Amino acid sequence: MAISPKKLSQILELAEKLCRERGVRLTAQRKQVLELVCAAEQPLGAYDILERLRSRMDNPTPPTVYRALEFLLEQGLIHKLESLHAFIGCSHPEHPHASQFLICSDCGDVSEIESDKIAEGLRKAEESTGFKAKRPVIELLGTCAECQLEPSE
Amino acid sequence: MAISPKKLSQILELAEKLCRERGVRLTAQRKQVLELVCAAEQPLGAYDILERLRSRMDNPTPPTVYRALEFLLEQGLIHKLESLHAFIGCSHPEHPHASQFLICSDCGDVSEIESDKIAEGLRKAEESTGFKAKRPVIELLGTCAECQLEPSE
DNA sequence: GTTGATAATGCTATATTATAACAAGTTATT
DNA sequence: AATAACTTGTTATAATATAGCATTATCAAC
Repeated sequence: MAISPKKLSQILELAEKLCRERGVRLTAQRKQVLELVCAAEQPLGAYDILERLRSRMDNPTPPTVYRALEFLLEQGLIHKLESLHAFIGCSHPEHPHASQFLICSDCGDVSEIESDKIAEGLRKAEESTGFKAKRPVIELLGTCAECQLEPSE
Repeated sequence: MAISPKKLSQILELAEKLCRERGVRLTAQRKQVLELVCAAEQPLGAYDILERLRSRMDNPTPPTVYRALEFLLEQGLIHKLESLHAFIGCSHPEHPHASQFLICSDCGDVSEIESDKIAEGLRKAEESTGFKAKRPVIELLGTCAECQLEPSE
C-alpha cells in the first residue's frame, strides 16, 4: 500500500512551509531525501536511501545522505528508528511530540502512535527524577495484530 | 563511583543461580563479559568489551564478544542501549521488565528506571492496537538533574 | 555589485558496529 | 566410545556512520 502522490506532495508542501517559517533551507537534496523516506513503504536505511538517490542525482555518497538525514531529523520531519538503524517520515511534523513506534518483527511494518498515557508516564518520570528529556526513543518491538493471526508467514 | 566488589559478586552469583535454574550455561567467557559490563561505570560498546577482554583471555575477536552479549541479552542479564550502541548490566535480572533508561548526553550517565506509569502506558497502547511487544526500547536522551545545575561541563 | 560571513555540498578516506561461514573443540547423554 | 547439541576459534567481510578538507552557493552588509 504505497502512499498516494497527493499525500506525498502534501507532506512536501508542509515541510516547505515549516522550513520557510523557521528560516532554514529545505534544499533540493534534502527534499529528495525527505521524499524518498516519506514515499517508502518501510523505514529506509541510510544506504537504501543512497541507492535510491542514484537515479536522481550524480554520484551521491554517504555524507550526502547522512547530512540530509541530520537536517531532517533536526527539523522533526523524519524520525530515526534506533533499533532498526532506519529512518521513517514523521506523521505530524507540525507539532513536536515524543515519537512512539510499534515495530513488527514479522512483517516489518512500523506504525507511529501517539499515546497520551505513555507521554504522561514519561512526564511523570521526568518529574520525579529531575531528568530533562530532549529526545525520547520509544520503540516497541514485537508482533502486530495481523501477524498474530497467521500461523507464520 | 565504581561498583563495589561485593555488589559485583552478588550480581554474578545471582546470574549463576538464574542460569542454573534455567538450564543454560553461563560459561567462563560469558561470565567475564557479564562481569566487565556490570563493573563498568558507563555502558560499554562491544569493542570496549573486546579491548578489556584482552587482559583476560587470548586473542578475543568480535564474534567472541557478540556471542556472549547475545546470550546475556537473551537471559536478561544485560540490556542493550540502542541509541548508544552500548551495553549495560541489568539492575534486576530476577524479574522480567520493560527496561527504561535515562541517558544524560552531558555526563554520559545512564540510569535504569522502573516507572509503573510508563509500563501502564505501554500496556494500554498494546491493548488498543492489538500489538504484542516482545522487546520494548525506552530510552530518554537528555540532561540529568545534576548536569542541569552546572553552566556546562 | 563586491565583500565577507555562513551554510551547504563534493569527495576521499576511514572509523565503528555487527555478522557470515565454517572448522574445531566441549559437554551431556546414550 | 558414539552421538547430538552446544560452544568456541578464526578469518573475512558486511553494514552503519563520521572525519576532514576543498569547493560552491546563499545572503546580508557595505
